[in-house]
Amino acid sequence: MTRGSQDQAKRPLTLRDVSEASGVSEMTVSRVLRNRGDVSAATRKKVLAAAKTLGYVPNKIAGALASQRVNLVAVIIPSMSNMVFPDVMTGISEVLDNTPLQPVVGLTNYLPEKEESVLYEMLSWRPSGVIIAGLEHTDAARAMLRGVDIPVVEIMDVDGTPIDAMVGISHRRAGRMMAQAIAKAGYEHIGFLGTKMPLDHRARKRFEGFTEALAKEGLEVEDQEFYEGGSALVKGREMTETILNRSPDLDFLYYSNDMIGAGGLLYCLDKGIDVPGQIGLAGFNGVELLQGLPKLLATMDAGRIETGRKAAEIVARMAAGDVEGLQTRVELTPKLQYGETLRR
Amino acid sequence: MTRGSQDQAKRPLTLRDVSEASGVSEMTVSRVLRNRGDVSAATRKKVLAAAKTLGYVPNKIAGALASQRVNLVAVIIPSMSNMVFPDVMTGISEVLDNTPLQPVVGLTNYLPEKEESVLYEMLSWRPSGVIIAGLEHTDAARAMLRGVDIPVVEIMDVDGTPIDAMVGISHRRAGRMMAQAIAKAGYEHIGFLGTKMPLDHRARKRFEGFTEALAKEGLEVEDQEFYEGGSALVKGREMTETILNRSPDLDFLYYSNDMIGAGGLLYCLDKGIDVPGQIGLAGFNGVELLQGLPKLLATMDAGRIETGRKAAEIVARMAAGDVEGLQTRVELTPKLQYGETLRR
DNA sequence: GGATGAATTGCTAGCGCTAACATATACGTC
DNA sequence: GACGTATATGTTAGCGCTAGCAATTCATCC
Repeated sequence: MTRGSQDQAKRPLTLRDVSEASGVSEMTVSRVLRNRGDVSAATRKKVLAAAKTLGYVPNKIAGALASQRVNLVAVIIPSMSNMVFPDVMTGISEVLDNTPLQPVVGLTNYLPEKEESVLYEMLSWRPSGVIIAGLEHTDAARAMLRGVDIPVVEIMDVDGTPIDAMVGISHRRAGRMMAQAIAKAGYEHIGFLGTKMPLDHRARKRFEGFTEALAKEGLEVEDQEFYEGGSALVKGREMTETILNRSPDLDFLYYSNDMIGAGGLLYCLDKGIDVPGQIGLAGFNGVELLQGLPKLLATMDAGRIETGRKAAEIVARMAAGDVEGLQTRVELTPKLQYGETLRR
Repeated sequence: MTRGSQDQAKRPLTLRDVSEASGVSEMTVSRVLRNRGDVSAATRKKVLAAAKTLGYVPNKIAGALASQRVNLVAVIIPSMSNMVFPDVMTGISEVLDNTPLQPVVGLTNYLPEKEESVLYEMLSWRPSGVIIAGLEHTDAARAMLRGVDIPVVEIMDVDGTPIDAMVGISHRRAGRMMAQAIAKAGYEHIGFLGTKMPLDHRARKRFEGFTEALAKEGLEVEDQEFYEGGSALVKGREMTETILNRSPDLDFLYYSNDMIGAGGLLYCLDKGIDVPGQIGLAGFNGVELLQGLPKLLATMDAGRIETGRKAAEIVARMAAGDVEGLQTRVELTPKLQYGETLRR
């Protein structure tokens, strides 16, 4: 099939075409199209008209090569399908919308090698900055990030040493906070439900902080259950059933994310289990979805939007050279939300 | 703060640096790095080693300009936060992963002007193809798409005329199918709940098909309720309460998406309403989330992953010039899922 | 041994645009 | 009316890479 066949031999349009059509030099056309430098109102109008008539779209490839500037920010995150990263993106976009910068997303699926290749790919477009999830990367990835002369912001974790800048919460601390709240509420037989993802370092750190703080209270995780793949809501139900059948004495279930927590909550309600009396429940993330559930699940807000905002601000200000008083290590405070599934 | 300060005056690396480090011409380095043309095993090894030592990352900007080839596919969709587009992306990535092409996402938030500007922005990077949601665009956007000599696939709707190629379901038909199923099940007092989005053409078409088919059965939509913003699950509850208070005789509620449908379902279950006996419920999209709910909501699967796959296939094959027997207008069939909230 | 062709490597000329500088034109000023 | 000072436009030289061809090397053959 032929495409766009209404134009004959379609040689792609260039500045020269616009320049010829409007009777000024290419440079002037370039200036008009970028709103840079002084151009008289008359020629501006002429040029704009010509560009519009022709349907000219500037070639950023050439522009970027000539100017050595690319207004893209590489955003490298594990996934888009779990409600947490879209929120981060929202925060990023919010801030970048007020700058010439634009986010471009790369997905890693929690695979270090994929992260490395995505990073390589993105860096080959010479972006103005990088926002990347986590502090753990392959050696090669770390080397690339260090070797590149642009702002690099690692987000969603502050338990470690950043290459350049970092923004997020301490997951260890989040885990500890939850453990303390649980202990204080008098729960004594704790179960943990999470993902089978050795590579999800943030979940791991949360768990570490959790067990550590429990230990201080003389408690421990008495049973655990893990899943992978499938609908998190369904898995939450199934895992909850499994763990409660195996360990009927449990009186608290800590889920590594809100979605499986919600599944667990629905299961308990189905079974007529008294929540939070008989069993307490808590998830992690503070996703909006929870508010529509029959009972508000306890959770911990990780400040996702704020993380995105701060990270974008750091990149934007560094790219603009405006670093006066700029914080490059921002630790946000996770906020415990008791909801209605955790006794106070 | 100084960044990447372990290197002194950091002049960015170019092919020339690798060429000098490995003692061959730039051209040969280029060939090695792109796996193109004949290069002896010995030099290949030498070059690769030099590139790695230096930490060289090719400059795709320059490469793209020189070769006039950009292996990016612009994917322009309204949003990432409603579970439907991530699925489309999954299908797209799945197919593009087997090609040199890479998707780049642009978000429109359902705003035509935003769509236009995002499209302009993306086209200025001269992608190898465009996948764009919907068949409705501004005149300027349509002109751009027509004027560009690359494959353009419009997805998620086939009720209209595509610029080039299209893949998706007929939303009118989806609406009709649901209306017929409802009528056949004997429901007679129908309510509709949706979004306040005059610009969501697909929801509109679904509604049109729905009312049209209802009319054929001598039925009509007796009450409606709309929302915007906020948590869809919460809104679903609230709207359901509102509409049922206002029109207690309704015996079926058709929701324009699964999330508000799920909210409505939870509300009905809370209130002890017999579903699907007293009131039937149905949503739209077939999102995975539904399976974790206490009752399986009736819905209609829009074939999102398959849509993404097909669209990507069309772009990939057209870009590769392999158009033999290629379907460029693919209508997928929406699949009604009765679940447990629609009598049969 | 020199011709032959294939495999390997190098050279030249842009790709379309913009930074930096050079030139032209307008506008006051005394 | 000569001069400076803005303002407006044009010219030149690449940005870093690759297509297309030229040149070189090497093995092979009669």
